[in-house]
Parts: sequence; structure tokens; C-alpha cells
Amino acid sequence: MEFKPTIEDVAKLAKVSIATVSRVINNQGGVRKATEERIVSAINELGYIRSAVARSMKRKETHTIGIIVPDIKNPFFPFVVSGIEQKAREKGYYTILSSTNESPIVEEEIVKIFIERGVDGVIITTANETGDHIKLLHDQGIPIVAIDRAIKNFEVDTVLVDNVNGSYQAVQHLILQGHKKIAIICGPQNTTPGHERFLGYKKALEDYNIPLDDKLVIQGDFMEGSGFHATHELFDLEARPTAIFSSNNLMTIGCMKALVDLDWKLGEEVSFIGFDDVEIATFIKPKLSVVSRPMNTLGEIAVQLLYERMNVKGNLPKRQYLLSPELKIRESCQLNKIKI
Amino acid sequence: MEFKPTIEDVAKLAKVSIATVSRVINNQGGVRKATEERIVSAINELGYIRSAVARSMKRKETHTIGIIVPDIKNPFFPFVVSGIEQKAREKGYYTILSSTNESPIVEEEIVKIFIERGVDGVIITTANETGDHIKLLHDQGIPIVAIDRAIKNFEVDTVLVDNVNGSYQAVQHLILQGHKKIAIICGPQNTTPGHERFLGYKKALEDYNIPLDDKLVIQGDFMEGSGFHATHELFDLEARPTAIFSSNNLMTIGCMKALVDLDWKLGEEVSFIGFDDVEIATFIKPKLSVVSRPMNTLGEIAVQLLYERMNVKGNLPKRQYLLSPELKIRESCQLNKIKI
DNA sequence: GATGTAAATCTAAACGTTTACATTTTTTGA
DNA sequence: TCAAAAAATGTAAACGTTTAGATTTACATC
Repeated sequence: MEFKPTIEDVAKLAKVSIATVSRVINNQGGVRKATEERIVSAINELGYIRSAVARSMKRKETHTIGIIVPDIKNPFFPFVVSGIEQKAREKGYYTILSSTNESPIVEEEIVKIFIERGVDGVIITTANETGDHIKLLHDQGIPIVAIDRAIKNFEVDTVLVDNVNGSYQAVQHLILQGHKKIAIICGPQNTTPGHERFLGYKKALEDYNIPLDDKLVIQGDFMEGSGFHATHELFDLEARPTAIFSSNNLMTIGCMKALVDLDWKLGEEVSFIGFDDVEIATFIKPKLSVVSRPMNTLGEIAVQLLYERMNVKGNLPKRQYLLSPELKIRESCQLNKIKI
Repeated sequence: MEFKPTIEDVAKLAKVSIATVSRVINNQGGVRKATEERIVSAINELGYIRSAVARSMKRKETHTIGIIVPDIKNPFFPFVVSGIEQKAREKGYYTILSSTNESPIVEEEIVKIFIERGVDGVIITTANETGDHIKLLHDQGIPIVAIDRAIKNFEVDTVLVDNVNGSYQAVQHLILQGHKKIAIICGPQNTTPGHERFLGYKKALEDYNIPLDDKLVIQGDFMEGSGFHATHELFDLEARPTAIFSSNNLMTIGCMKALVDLDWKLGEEVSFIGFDDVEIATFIKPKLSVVSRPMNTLGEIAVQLLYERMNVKGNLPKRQYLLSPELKIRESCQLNKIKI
């Protein structure tokens, strides 16, 4: 069946005009019952499938959403993407996905191609929060929703996680357990999540009158390796921290590996909370306490916002969601035994 | 800049016909240097981006690859997808991704939409290996590459992992450590991976003259929960196994959670090997030994095969790759201390 | 300067839909 | 039974490209 029937073939077989066929396949009504039946059976007989390309051509919309993530291998994103994909499909949209490896250059190329392909909207976690390299999208009037990372230089709908609040909760919890020497493994300070999670840490310390000790603030890059090294660094300190707060999932993993290597006893010698839930959290011993982000919801809301913007003609104001992460207390932080 | 310039606008501005502009944007040569320059600057001035939709319409190809996976949240797939996506982009193709939640019904819908959208090829890990629900693709002459799971009822290029070999290696390793009571947590026997991994297990036992004990063969469904329950079941056995082989990553995770719950000491009281590497493997204590699949490579080869089939006019024979997994010995299987 | 040839450029027809508008058919109500 | 109104159907243009084939231009040769 190499032959691909077109709407014209259907029309011919059903002895009607292509306009009528079009009306039937689009459920527009205004077609006599008998005619419709004739058309439907012609469609079935020929195995006709309408060409979305031709349709897009005329309609000037592709029902395609472009997704840009910095690293699909980071377990956070598949969950977000899954939320997006599911919700989008419900609404009749499909997604084209690209991962930039955190490169703004790649990101710019992808944006170009997305425009070429006529995506109706884009959901992006950008590799460069200024957003200059994405300006093109904005100029074309293509709706954008920024997810997890904000875009600074122009206005777009945004779905963020309240990072400050999340890390505040985590650090506060550690403080209430009696810890004073609390270390943080930071993400890059030029990214919103990296910076904000540090701010939450700082604020918690301030609120409880604990001076910030620079030695306990280690810069990482959100990658596993840096979590690993940071932990080693902390271990080597004269005044070792009694608790560690890690700013993301990958660094948490690196940190765990280091703890095992160093035989630094989790929960006993050092308490721990990580930002982001990780697979391992619940079967490592002791189970890891974490700040968990609502990944699926994040994706779903992004689709909702984008959907509205794609389908409402008038101007919508910029909308911004700030989702609260949830502190999941498990077993990795104990009362500090070291007397003050 | 709400106005979207077309090739015609460019032509007008450069004072040439649209045919010449087309030749320039497609690098087809045969255009005088001066003319080309005039066209290029017209393109830049207008910010012209050619419409891939119109192009696809004429060319009858979209340079789009459809990817269908059963569950994007299973950490195995993001790695495969990442391999696909990267390689595809190199070759000028983009990917549209859908996750079926292991539902053949959803899968069929997706296939339909992929056809509607005119994908040039499909890479699929199917939810139903008979492949009947995908027949439509095949009928349309759209190239398919099956990845990780075979398709039975018609011929397609296939990239598989040598499951039999992988589980054989794992079980053999356990046997050589002196284990005789080796349990397996199986995947569904109606899936290729599920069945083959069981076959490898069986074969290893046979080769070493160890009788197969039905009580030690637990059926799971490749989901975390079943790994958890299976482990409980094994623990409750009168004759507890001294080693467990888990057939996939998610069940491994379930199993680990159960071990913690039951306080069944990994490595000491029970040795363990899992199919598929998991994030946790290296910082759980003892570190997990696993059979690891080359996920990235899997995706890359799939793209290569698909690419050839999409761009070669003649008939290619069915090709089948069988990638060997790698046994990564870490610490979770110890010499069996229980004397024989 | 005329001629022939090669190179550059143009014209116009597709590709498969949707849709405004025109036309035909059916229904309604006197 | 007929005209008017409503419903169904048809006609044809458009969407933005690519491309075969026609036409023009440039260049070399004599």
C-alpha cells in the first residue's frame, strides 16, 4: 500500500467535493447524514490519513510544542518532560524535544530550527538566563514558558520552584536539630536555582543568628563530580561541619559516593539534606531527607500556561507560578550530638 | 516584528525570482556571486526564516524522527533518547517523542499521529511485541527501527541487547562465587527482555548442573513494586536464597528498598546482581554489581540504521544488532559463606 | 558583429489542505 | 404548487515552498 490517498481521492470515491470531505474530517457539521457515511466509508476503504503538514500549511499552526532542556539525562527533566508530554497530548499537541547540554550556542541553533518548523510554543529551561539568545522566538511572537529557570531580559510566563523557601526549610530543619556548623554545596551562582538556594541557606542562618562561615560554603556546578569533591573538601576541614545541605540531585549523588569513600557516617557523624528527591533517597541507609520539587506538576502547569497563550488572541499579562517544594523528612538528619 | 516574511518578500527585495532565492537558501549553486550577495542581505534585512512546513509539503519529507518509548521516567530511556537525539541532530533530523505508559492502545494512537505528521522514520520500544498495532507504519512504507524489544510479526531493523548473555554472565558470576540457591526476579515472560533474561539464568544453572528451583523464580512486572514484593517473598521462604538476580533497574530499586526494610544484609546474608546500571549502584554500601547496557550506543546505532533506510532508495536487508552488556563487578556479591 | 553554447534566471505548476463565497438542493409555509 | 429561506454542497484561491522546463543573459569564437 505504497500509494498515499489524498483528500481528493476520497472525494472522488465518495462522489463529493473535497470541501465536503474536509468538513467531515474536521467535524464541522452541515453535512447530510448519508453523505457523511459515504465519505467515512471512502476514508476507511482507502485508508486515508490526513496530512498534518498540508493542514499546518494552511492553518499556520502545527500543534507542536518545542521543549528545550539543558540535560535530559538529569533525572529531574524526564519527570518534567513526562508531565508536559502527557498534558500536551491531552490537549492535542505534540512535543519536539531537544537537550542542549547546557550550551547557549546549541540552544540558539535549536531555537532557530524550532522557528523554522513553526512550533506553536516553546517550553524552555534555558542554559543562559539573560535570554538574549532566545530573543528571536520572542520577536516572532511565539509564546514561551520558562520552567525552573527565569528569563531576565524580556517578559515570559514562568513556572518556578520556590528555591529560597525550599532551602530555607531544609536548613531550618537542620538548625532545629541543633546543628550550627552547616555546610552548603552550592550550584553556580549565576543561575537562578543556584543563587536562590544559597539565599535560603543564608537567610535561615541569619534568622537563627548563626554566623555564615565561608569555609562551609563550597561552590559546585550542579554536576555529580563537584558534589563528590565538595564533600572531600568539607571532610578535610579542621572544623568539619556536622550537617551538609546539597543544592541539587546530582551533587547529592556525588556527595553520597564521597561519604561512602570517606567512611564519613551519614546520620551519625554528619547530617544531610539534599535539594531534589533522588531515586536512592529511600533505600540508602539511613534514608535521605530531601526537599522535593513537584516535577510533574511543573510540566503540567507549563503546558497550561502555554496553551492559554497559544489560544487566546488578546494580550495576557505575564504570569508567574512559584511552586513550593516539600520537605521530606526521613532519616539522614539526627539531633546534633556534639554539645555546644 | 509580527510580520513573517516569505521567500517572495525576499525575492522582491533582492529583485530576483523566488526560484533563485530558493537556490540560494538550499545551496544549490548556479547563482552569480553578486546576485547571491543581494539575496543574502535581503534575507538578513528581513529576518527571513524559511518555512519547514511548506518545504516538507513540497519535498514530502519532514526530517522528523518519531520516538516511542514505554516509559520516559524509567531512567534507562532518557539515556537512550539522549543518544538518539544527539545523533539525529547531527544528521539534520529532529525528534518527536512520546511515552506510552506501556499501553499498546496509546501506542497505536501515537503511531497514527506520527503518520499524520509525516515522520520520516520511527524508533520504537514497543509495548506489544507482536507489532500488530504498528502494522500501519509498515504499510505506509515508513522505516522503523525497533530498539531493546523486537517486533515479531514483520521485519524491521532491530537493535537489541544480548539479554541471554547478560544474565548468563551475572548468574555465572554468582555461581563461581559458590552460590547454589540463586533466585531470579523475572520480568514479564511475554516480553523479549523478560523472557531472555530468564533464559540466561536457566542456561547458567544448567551449565553448572544446578537444578532449577521453581520457588526461587519470582515473576515480576519490571516495576519497582514487584521487586519489592518479590524480595519479601524470597525472604519468607524456608530455604532462603543466598543470592538474588534482578531482571531490571526498577525492580532492583524495589529490591534494595525491601532489603533495607527486612534488614536482610546485602553482600553478607545475600549476594546480589542486577540487570541495568542504576544511579544508586555505586554509593549504596556495598556497591552494587550490575549488568550494564550501552544505552547511548543503543540510541546512536538506531539512528544510524534508520538514517540509512530513510535515505537509501533500494531494498536493504533486515539488519539486527545485538549489543553485549557489560558485567560490572563491584561489591554486592561475596563468596558464599554457607557451606555446602 | 554574428553565432553558438553555457550559465543564470525566470515562469508556472505542483504539494494537500482549508475556507470564503457561489451555487445547488431541500425544506418550509402560504 | 410555488417562492423564499435554510441547508448542503461545490468552486477556486490561497498557504510557502521546490523544481522542471523555458527563457534570457553572458561569454567565447570566428
